[in-house]
Amino acid sequence: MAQRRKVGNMLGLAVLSAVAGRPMHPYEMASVLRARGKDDDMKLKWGSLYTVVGNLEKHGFIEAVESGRQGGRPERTVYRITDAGYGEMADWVRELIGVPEPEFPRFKAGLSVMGVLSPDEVTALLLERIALLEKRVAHLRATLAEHGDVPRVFLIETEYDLAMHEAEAAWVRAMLAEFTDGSLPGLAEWREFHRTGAVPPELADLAERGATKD
Amino acid sequence: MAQRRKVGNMLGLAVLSAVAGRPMHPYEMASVLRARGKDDDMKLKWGSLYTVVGNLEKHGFIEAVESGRQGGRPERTVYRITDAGYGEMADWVRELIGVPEPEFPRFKAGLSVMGVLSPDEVTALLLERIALLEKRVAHLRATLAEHGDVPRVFLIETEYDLAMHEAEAAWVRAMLAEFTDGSLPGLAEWREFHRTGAVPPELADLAERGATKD
DNA sequence: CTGCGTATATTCGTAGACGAGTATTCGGCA
DNA sequence: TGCCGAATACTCGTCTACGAATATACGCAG
Repeated sequence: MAQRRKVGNMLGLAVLSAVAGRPMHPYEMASVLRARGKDDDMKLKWGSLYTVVGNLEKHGFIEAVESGRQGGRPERTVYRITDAGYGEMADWVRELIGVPEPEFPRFKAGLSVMGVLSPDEVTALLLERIALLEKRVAHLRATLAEHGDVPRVFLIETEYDLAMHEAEAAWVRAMLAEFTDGSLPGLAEWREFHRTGAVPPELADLAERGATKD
Repeated sequence: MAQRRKVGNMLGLAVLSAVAGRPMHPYEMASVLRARGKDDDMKLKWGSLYTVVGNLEKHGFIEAVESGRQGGRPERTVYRITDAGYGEMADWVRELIGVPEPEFPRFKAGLSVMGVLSPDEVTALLLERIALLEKRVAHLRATLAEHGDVPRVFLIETEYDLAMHEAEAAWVRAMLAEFTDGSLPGLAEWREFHRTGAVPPELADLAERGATKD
């Protein structure tokens, strides 16, 4: 099958970045990553931790250095990153930063099927969305302000997140305006379709053969 | 376990939106969805088609209307959407449009661990990214221009995609400028860290306890 | 000193995603 | 008319992600 990455789960990257600092045992990785707020940056499911750590070890990206008990706690295995692991991590990051991949945000999916709702309902939903987006934007701003002493480069992913949320909010506001004043081409046909359930004749072929995007 | 949606795969929404128009058999759904370019809007894996259709049926969102053979082709089952299915679809779309959920774009993940690379390398990667983003932007523009006769509201997800790509490109360009002229706070520390492998003292506690984001 | 909530640390079962494979038919061309 | 490649239509087995369960230790309130 030859998949792209031997360990594809993003949690793998997070784990590598954690053990790159110093050797750790799995539970400690989770604590460190949680403390750093890495789960705001990537989709991390702690239920996958031991599976992923096992896979990383199987592929030689990390290796056990020590496996003993301290205090009365259950046995723990401490892992260290290998050269191969460091290479994999660097290459992975290079790819993530250098090569934009098609992404599928839920909102895009929603927009693409919004036709099943009425224009009025969609208008209301967009208003709701804007309110929630503004809350998120405020929260991100607060986070950045709170860390005024941390050099910006270390919070770059939060700045990015903020910029993207602002851009989305701006776009939604602009779109909403076109909805509200009725200036958006196609609104009438859409409303017609929703009232009667029939596809307006001038769009029939489109609907049938589909608006091929390419 | 009581998951959020009985059928969680986005392909399920796509299938519902296809059969909402008229009854179809699975393979036809795939053709229609492909023709409409829905796989640009959502992450659709055709390998999951029959599983998903089966699940939708199991939960009463679609039902078989006819199951026979035409011509000499293998037997096909034609499905129709049910009222419950229509309700589920509408509710699903409402959620996707009205409620922004945290998203985890790969770029954000990459930025959050860019520290493992050198500032110079990241600079080069950002340049590469911009070039590729511009290509995507051009392509999206071309797609929209090509469909000049289609009312804009029917291509809204493409407009959104375009706006988001442009916003990202703008952000990356701005960030790159700060990298290049060295004005971004923290660059020196980062470069220092990368040259010596040691965490600069003023950041030691940060690195250790982590920059808690909340 | 005893009980209990919280943090530590890990295992396991299973639902479901999806790649790869299979079988049949059709159209066209030699 | 007979062959081949493309399109049609679907099945199956693997693999993994991850939720939920488990178990022990620690701190502190009563």
